[in-house]
Amino acid sequence: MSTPIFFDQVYEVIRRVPRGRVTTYGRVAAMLGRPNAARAVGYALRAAGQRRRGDTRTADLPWYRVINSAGRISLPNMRGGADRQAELLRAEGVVVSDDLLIDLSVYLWEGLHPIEIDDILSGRGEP
DNA sequence: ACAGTGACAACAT
DNA sequence: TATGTTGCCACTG
Repeated sequence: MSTPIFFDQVYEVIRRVPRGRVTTYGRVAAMLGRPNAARAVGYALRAAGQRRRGDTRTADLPWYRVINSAGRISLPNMRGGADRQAELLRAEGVVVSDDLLIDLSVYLWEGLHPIEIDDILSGRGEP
């Protein structure tokens, strides 16, 4: 089954977000060289949620470490989704306020160095 | 080929 | 501060 390149790149980056840290849709897009593709990143994560388990590309994907640029969890329309994400983050030490806000000045993961990104884009990243 | 969709983001009221 | 609008992008029938 062919999988969209961009989606896989998104998953590879998200896999590298450290425990107890978060990043944003926009930053992930920027890391991949597409500063205006934040929306597509969200699209990729939604697709990941639809994947059947067993797909090595999305299995154990720390999707919950991705939040929006305002530092808030955004999971519209998903039943109990936002609360679930908050729980998963708290479980690894991230402080999430009652209104689902996270302090980016404390938990934001700055991202990868350009060299590492190159490796990922060229399929040379660690499996 | 092309219009529709959405887990965004920046800006305008 | 809180909504609403507009630009963007990759993927899907």
